[in-house]
Amino acid sequence: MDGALQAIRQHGIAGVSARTVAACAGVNQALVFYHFGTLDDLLATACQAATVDRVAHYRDRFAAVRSLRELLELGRDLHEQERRNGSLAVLAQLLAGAQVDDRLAAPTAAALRLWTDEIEQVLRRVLAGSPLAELADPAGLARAVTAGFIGLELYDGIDRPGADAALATLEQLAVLADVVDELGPIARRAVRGRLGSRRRSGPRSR
Amino acid sequence: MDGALQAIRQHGIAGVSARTVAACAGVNQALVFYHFGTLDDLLATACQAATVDRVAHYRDRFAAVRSLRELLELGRDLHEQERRNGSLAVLAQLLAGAQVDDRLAAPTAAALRLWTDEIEQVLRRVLAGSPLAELADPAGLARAVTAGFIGLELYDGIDRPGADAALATLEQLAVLADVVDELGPIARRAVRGRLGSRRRSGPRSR
DNA sequence: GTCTATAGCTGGATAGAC
DNA sequence: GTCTATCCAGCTATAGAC
Repeated sequence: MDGALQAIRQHGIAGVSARTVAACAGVNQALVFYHFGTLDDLLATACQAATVDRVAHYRDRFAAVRSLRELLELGRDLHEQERRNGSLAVLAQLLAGAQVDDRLAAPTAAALRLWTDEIEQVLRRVLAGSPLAELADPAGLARAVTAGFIGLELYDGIDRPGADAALATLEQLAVLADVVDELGPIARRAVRGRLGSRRRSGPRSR
Repeated sequence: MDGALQAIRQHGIAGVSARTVAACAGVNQALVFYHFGTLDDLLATACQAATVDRVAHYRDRFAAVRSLRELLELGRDLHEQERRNGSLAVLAQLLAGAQVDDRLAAPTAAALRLWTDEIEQVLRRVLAGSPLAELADPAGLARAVTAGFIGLELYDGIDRPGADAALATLEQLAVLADVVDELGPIARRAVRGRLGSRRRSGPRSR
């Protein structure tokens, strides 16, 4: 399974094969089929196991978060670590493959679900009582953050300075959210007042 | 070239081949090599031409934008249209392939550059004089938006309701930016005052 | 469990007929 | 310019030796 993850990182979803995986693992190609049946099943199993492991790695830190500010700090650390250890690259490649391959779609969705569920839970706790609760649905925001991390990871692969600039800008904008968060009831009234004239009426049809 | 784009959408970067492209175009496989030399060269040429075309399609509307609010509205329309016509899917797949394939990296970066340059230019104009200019670097924000669109596109492929929720939340948060934008000098002083105690000192090392 | 060997297929790329 | 035919590499998957 480690070989599978390394092969995805090294060759991308387009270049992954039983042979490249076996080469990364230092074993024979036939073992992929003996142990996992098909290549897709191996990728699915490896992805699931790796994600369960990574999410568990942060569970205590997620639980300790008490404010939006602390969550933003944890988010920055998490992004940095998961980018460095290649987990984000693996998820991005699997997600690209999942667009078209039904056998990859379900396990990839399940893996991302592990992340979004965790983030959503913390957001729900942290946003309770904040004026931002008027604006940000925890479920939607958790998914937006996950999608954003993956988009940034892919962008980083072709333009690292640009990705750094993008990340720096997002951190600056997060300051804005933090400010509003800590303003409390005053900001809540201001936000609510402004929303009447500006807010779009619910999710748009597609 | 249309066949190449359709093949990417239909089979993903992992499933694209001279044969699948030729099948989509209704011609013989050997023509790919006669006209473009290699498959990668065809993908690069098709991506470049398609992106130039799509960006040109919005040039007048970008130029007409006079406020952040108008830009947000145009952004929503653009996202909706480019998602529907499959341009975003093509860019996402090429970007995934570009992580690992050097022959795809340069043309993909060039294509995204066409988008980010356009967006950055409008942002620079629209943010001038806004309190948000203290927070958001136009170049970084343009890249963050582009990366975000691609991340959302990929997420959409495995969880459409989740992607809709994410998009709805981002639109709600954009309202916050719009509010700050229109508050003008008052918000500028508030933001500037808060930044001193909160802002991180520049981009972080990696 | 791990290997070799192999069947059967799809891939990129070229040669040459038309 | 477009096709057929073909080469050879790499692919999934299985059979069978060890």
